[in-house]
Amino acid sequence: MRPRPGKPARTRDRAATRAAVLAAAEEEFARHGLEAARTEDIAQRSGVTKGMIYHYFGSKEKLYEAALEQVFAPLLLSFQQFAAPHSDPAQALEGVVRRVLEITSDQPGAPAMLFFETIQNRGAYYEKIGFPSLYHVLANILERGRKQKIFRALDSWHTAVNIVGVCCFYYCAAQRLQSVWPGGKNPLQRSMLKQHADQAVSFILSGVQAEHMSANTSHKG
Amino acid sequence: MRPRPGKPARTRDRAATRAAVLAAAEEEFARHGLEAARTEDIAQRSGVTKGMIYHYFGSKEKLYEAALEQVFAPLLLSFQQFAAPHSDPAQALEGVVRRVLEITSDQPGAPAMLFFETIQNRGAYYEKIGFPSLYHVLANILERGRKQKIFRALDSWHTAVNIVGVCCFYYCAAQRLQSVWPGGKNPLQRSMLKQHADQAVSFILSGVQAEHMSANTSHKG
DNA sequence: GATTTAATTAACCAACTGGTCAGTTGTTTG
DNA sequence: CAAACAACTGACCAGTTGGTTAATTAAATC
Repeated sequence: MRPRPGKPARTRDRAATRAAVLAAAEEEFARHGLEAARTEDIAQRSGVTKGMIYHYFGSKEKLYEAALEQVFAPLLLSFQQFAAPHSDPAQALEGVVRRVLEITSDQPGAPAMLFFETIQNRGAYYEKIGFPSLYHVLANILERGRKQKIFRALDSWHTAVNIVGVCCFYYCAAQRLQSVWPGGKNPLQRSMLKQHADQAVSFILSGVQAEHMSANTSHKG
Repeated sequence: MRPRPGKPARTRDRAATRAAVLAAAEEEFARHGLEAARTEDIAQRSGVTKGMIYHYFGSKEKLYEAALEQVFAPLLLSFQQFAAPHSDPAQALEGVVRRVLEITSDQPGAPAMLFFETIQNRGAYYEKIGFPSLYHVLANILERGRKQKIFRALDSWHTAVNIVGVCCFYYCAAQRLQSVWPGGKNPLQRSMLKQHADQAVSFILSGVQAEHMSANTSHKG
């Protein structure tokens, strides 16, 4: 005879509750990673009891997987269209980067989750979320551009990693950037994100393009 | 009358034990962050008992602080010399980047610790370890280069962040890169680190330099 | 070589954490 | 409207975790 009456109990809505838990999980996992995130905190943040997590997801780890998948699904879907082997490499590169940054703007926790997954969890779900495909798409574009002499003679794989680094780091550092930068603007506000995208695209394209080619694309300083 | 005899007890050496604990802490914190790192694991890795941690450092958090300081001290020391206001911006930029990557080669856990500190711990020790100074040094160099028309018209602060991203991301992603790259070389082996440094310098300098200037420096593709 | 000092250990503890479950109650169905 | 269903809760549990402490003993001191 353990449990008694119980509170009014929020409106019963399977989909809504599941979504609330998942959203809360996303935030907590992005902030603390799988190991350090607390199920109780996730429950409180989503406004339900801990039991719901296990009712809907079975375990902390399964919830983590679900959160990962939800966050990275939109990214994965969009990679493919930039892999077209006959597109202009510079345009394709700008396209991927802008798309990645665009999607990340709506999921600012994604880079942090990627970091946690790589460092802390040793990439157990790395293939599962299909992230390697981003490297492959980038490396292919770079390789094609290099052969066409549009891009400089950089190593495609190293450069692909460097590009992903530029795309991810800003969001991870954002929390602290505000106190370092002059002006004190919030790095995650819309105007700053827009500026970051333009700056990143310009930096990346100039970084890879051959000198006589650098006036070719649309990126603005 | 709780404790009994006790094992032979390793050779008693204050400095050596302290150092062993600190080294183990560095690895564990770099892999799991402050929250998820376990004191028992740190103790086992350093070959002593958990009590030693509290004997020498007082608490998990103080140990974390000590580990942070030890890792970032060499970086901080070397920033200043590149801040000279009359040096050539391109050379200064290459100098800072190479120095940062050089030091990081010896402390591969540094980027991961920085990441954990920023994301998980919300940068409580961010100012303490003096990391903002790296951004300031970079931004100053970029600003000078821009005014001298050696660098393109990029925003210095955004670009400083992007440069730090390039310097850090490789080390954080290294664990998983091996299975993604063709050839399967260990990204942390000496030759790869050397290559990464060259690639990063080339990418970064081309990313910021004005077009007619890009043959000016020593970076190699 | 006896005394003092402090490095080291094993056992211990209170608080916490992932996970379970009996029971409650809003909702749906026949 | 009664019965079946399932969303939801709160108490509970076993294992873990940061931290403490009395006892032990290798060295330093005299």
